[in-house]
Amino acid sequence: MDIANQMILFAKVVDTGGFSAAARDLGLTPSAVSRQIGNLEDRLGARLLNRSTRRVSLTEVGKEFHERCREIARSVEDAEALVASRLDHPQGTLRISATSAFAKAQLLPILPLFLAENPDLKLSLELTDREIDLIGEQIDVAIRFTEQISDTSMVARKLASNQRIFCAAPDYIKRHGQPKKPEDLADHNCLRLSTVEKFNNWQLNDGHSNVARRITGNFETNSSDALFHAALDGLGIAKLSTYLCNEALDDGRLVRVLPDYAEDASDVLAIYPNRRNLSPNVRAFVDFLADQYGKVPPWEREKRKAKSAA
Amino acid sequence: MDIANQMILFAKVVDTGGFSAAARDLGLTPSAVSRQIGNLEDRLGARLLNRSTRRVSLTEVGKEFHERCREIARSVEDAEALVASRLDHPQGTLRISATSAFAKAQLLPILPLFLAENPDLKLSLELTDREIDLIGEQIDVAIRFTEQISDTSMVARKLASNQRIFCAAPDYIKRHGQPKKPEDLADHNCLRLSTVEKFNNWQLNDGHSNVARRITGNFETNSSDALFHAALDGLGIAKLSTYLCNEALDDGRLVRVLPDYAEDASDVLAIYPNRRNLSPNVRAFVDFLADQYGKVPPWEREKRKAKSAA
DNA sequence: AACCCTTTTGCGTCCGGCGCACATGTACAT
DNA sequence: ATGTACATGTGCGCCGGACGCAAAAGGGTT
Repeated sequence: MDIANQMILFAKVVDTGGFSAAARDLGLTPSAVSRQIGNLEDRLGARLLNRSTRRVSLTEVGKEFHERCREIARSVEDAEALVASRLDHPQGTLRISATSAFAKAQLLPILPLFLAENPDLKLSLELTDREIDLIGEQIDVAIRFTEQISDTSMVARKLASNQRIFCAAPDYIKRHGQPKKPEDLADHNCLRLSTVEKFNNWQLNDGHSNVARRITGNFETNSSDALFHAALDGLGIAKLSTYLCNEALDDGRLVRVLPDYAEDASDVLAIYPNRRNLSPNVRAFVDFLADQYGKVPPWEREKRKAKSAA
Repeated sequence: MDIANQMILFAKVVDTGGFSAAARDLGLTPSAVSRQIGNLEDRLGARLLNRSTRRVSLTEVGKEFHERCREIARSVEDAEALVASRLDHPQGTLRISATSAFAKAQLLPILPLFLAENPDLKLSLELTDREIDLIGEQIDVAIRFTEQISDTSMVARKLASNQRIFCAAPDYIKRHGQPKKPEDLADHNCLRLSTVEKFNNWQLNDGHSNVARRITGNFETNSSDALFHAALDGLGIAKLSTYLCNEALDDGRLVRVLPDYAEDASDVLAIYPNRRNLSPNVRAFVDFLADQYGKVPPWEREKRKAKSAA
């Protein structure tokens, strides 16, 4: 047994008044207690207790040592209890990372409810579209898309499906016409994402076959949110996630381009370091997101289509 | 491994910055460290560290827990060091028990030297002629005589020989005459010790044979010191230890009675609870006494006999 | 005197902590 | 790019130490 635990055992012996009493409290035999205290004394090189067969009394050094040991025992219990209290319900600060477009469109609107459900919890939200190092940046949980995941050591939980479709402002279509087939995109100003080259190789799938088109245009940005606003402002045709553009499609600020085509769905994922001993903060947050977005996320729900049909 | 030591290990891991570094410091393998931290986390039910293969970073709860663990590790080290410092040299308080007669005659005179040799030591001296329970009364070391020892669990170290002889004041002898043989004691007023009946059964040994006489008289006391003073004051014949009466014999305040007889020598002993991990305080004191009294104790030395002859 | 309960020690058993080897992944230098 | 060095994590087997049991020795209580 290590010295620290022997010290705690020693405190117990003194506080209970004997080896046998301590043994009863701890579910041990008196012999085990006797031996451990003996070992402790030998290790320290000092006698802590004077024993008669019937009584046990502290040495002078034992008395002083006991005070320390009792404090240590208390501290150990406190530290344990502190962690346990943290497990009771979400509390403290949860550091979240998300892409700015998704956060603004889908995350921020539901955070008030989450905070209301977890009154002891504070949130810290980092918005960035880069790939991030959760460990290095001390992020508890990140919301990312399938394509952004390379770290295999992380746990990824699917929150929703992410469909990417092609859109432009009505004004742009009015000026440049509506493409009829994928090849027509070559004659259009397509908006590019500067950070992920693969993103600019659009996959057009009509349910039967897949066509890839590397798109070109006179505008690029590192932010998919900026991409969305560029499309709204009529700069060109953008590939946009439905969570971002469906509302604009509903109210007519955007219209679909090549509506029979879409990219294969990817996933919106919650990423966190490890499933073992998952913190209640992360668990509550991820559960909340999965519940909110559900099998059919809000941006794909009937309400929208009804509105659209109207 | 017990939780307390896992906590210390955890503190070490955080402070060194990784499992491998901690393992190097502690002479363990990284795998052992990894497992113990994993066990700790499982036991607590919370993740303390987020690991990538290359970096390790604290969880929020881990950070708070770490602060506690570091304090605990420090406390454990401090407590250990405290005991070690006590072993370095005698210090603190040494509780001594002695019989009052011996203490006044032989112990108090040499204590100043002992205290001078051990400047960090304080003494607490209990004077009593009773048998005592060292454990129950928190006595570190007791000075007793062979006859007073019954507890076999104690360690007894011989300090000197204790010779008991028979004495009276010259005035008493003048009034009652000098006994010539042991039987004459029956006609004398012999001073009795009220506490130890055996003491009043005098053993008279002339080197050839032993005669036992149960003595009687009109005075008894529970203190051998009072016995000594009673003899000085001419109350009767007392059986006195040489350490107590030799000085009075030298200067003529007492004279020996039946000088060819004495009781068989017993021992002056230092009694202390246990030899294993003996405290430096007790060790220093007992060594000091043994050195001071030596093979021939001061009260038996030539100086006295020379003086006596003069 | 009988009985119970104390501490301690020897002995046998068994569990757990360790090192080793290897897998996996990362940072850095060439 | 590729290699090197080092990080954490896991499976495996071994060994030491911690435990319980039993018995000894002693003291308090009825």
